[in-house]
Amino acid sequence: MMMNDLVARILFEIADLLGLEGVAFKPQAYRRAAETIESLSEPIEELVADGRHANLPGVGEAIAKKIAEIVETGHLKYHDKLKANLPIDLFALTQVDGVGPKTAKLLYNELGVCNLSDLERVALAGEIRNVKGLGAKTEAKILRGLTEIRSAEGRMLLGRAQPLAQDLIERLRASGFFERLEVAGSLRRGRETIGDLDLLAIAEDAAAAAEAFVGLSDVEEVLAHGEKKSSVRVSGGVQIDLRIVPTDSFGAALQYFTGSKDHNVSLRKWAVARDWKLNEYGLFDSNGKQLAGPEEAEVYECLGLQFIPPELREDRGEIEAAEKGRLPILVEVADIRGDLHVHTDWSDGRGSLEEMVAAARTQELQYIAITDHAKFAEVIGGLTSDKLRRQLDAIAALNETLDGFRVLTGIEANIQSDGSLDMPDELLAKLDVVVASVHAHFRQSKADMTARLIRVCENEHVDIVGHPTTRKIGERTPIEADWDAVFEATAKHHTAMEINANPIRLDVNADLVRRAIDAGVKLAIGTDAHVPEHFSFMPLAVLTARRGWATKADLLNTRPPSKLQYKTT
DNA sequence: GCCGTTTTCGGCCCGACTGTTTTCAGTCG
Repeated sequence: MMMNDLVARILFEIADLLGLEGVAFKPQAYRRAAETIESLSEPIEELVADGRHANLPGVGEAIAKKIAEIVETGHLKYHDKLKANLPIDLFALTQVDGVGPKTAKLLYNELGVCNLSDLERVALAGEIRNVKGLGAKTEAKILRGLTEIRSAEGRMLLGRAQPLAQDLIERLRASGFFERLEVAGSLRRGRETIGDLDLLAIAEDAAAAAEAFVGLSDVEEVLAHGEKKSSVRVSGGVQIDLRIVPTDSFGAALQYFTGSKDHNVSLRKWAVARDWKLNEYGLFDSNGKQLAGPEEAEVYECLGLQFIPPELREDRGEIEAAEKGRLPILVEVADIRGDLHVHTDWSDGRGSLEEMVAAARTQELQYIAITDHAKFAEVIGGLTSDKLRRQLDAIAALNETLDGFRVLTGIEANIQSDGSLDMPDELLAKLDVVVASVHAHFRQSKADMTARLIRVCENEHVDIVGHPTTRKIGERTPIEADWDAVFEATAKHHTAMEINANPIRLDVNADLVRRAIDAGVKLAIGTDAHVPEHFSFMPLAVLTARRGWATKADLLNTRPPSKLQYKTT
């Protein structure tokens, strides 16, 4: 970050913090100084170097000294002191439309929101509407604001794009002008982040259909408006492209606009090698006769290939595999029987055991593993040994009352910096499922981190390594480890690698899923649900698994509870 | 905390809008 931005950011935050404390007038002073710094065209360091910064409008003696301190040390003691009472990323949070200092403080006090990812989490989970003084409309506005910020960063999370597209499609279908309407693009391929939304349609009255599209209530800007292609920006800054194609070309167009670009290039070369031509209107022979076009599956069939699921279309060997008939039969959401990573209000979750079970059952699951945080996270209510024992009794009692559903016992233990866990072995031995996760000491050396993870895999009690890379998309980079070495240990000791379904995590990602499978490692999906609504994340992890070429057999979750035992010692 | 002078202290923007609540609080411009 440029120093100017850092100085401005700190001054803005001071203004907000003082405002929250009810201090009069000072906030405006800090804000004015911040705005001055923000709009400078010269590096603030140069101004500080010869003292000119003290002459800037809005900068007096006190603020000039503070600016110098920031430039020299990178931070400001006065700012740190003010922040002690409200340790949140106030600057980032107040960038969200509809969130000011008061709302940020309220969300921190009521829901523990510290940063943008927390905000997105509670907004997606529907928790904001329940805060006194806020409501459903505020929650929706915050979600729009977050989308805007994410889109300003270029891409939005898959977990945001999906419902957005779904809603859009439902509204367009309701217009009655669309005979067919499908999502294409990276969303159809299940990429973890999405740029623009691509929609593909058949409409007899294309003009009317396009009219309905650009006339959608949330359209803020019409970028293009024609009978074949229209493009809009909806509230939140997300760009939506709609292409209306002839019936005879729909399949070819769906193929073409689903991509990826690399996959399409390879596929077109494949066609050219047969003296054919493939484009968005169809597959044509050398005489220009259409061989395929109305249905996407026919395009692949005519090319002599197995149908390649959209999730595999990244030019990563799928065309060669399809030629040989060796594409994997990818796991499907319907194959999933259980969730192996669930929290409750026994630790930092917000659903009771009973509520989480009820929600899981509505998602057609047959079992869930309750894996509340272990004691390291005592500040967020992590389980002590005693509390865990009480929970085991509660789960046993609950299971007595359940028919056709099983609650497995478990824990999400913390992997300490040396690879040991924060729960005694004698207790771990009693549990059905032990998830072990890194929650601190993210920045160890690659060698230390690798050793740390290998030691966990070797632990006879550990069934699953939770969110193995700890990355948070757009927010926290993954830890560094020699994953081939880790997977070797994982495979040897039958420790599963988690695919964490939280949209900001999707961890391990598709690339690592594939490498893990190649190394003979099993995977375990965990929604990491902290509220009942989080079970809806499950399909995101299934998509990630599919993008990693996973079959039903590669996932522990597809097994019945009686056959979950995978660990060997 | 800054600024402009009534030259060393008093003044510093506030109304529209939204959402939630029911008379107001918070955000935005």
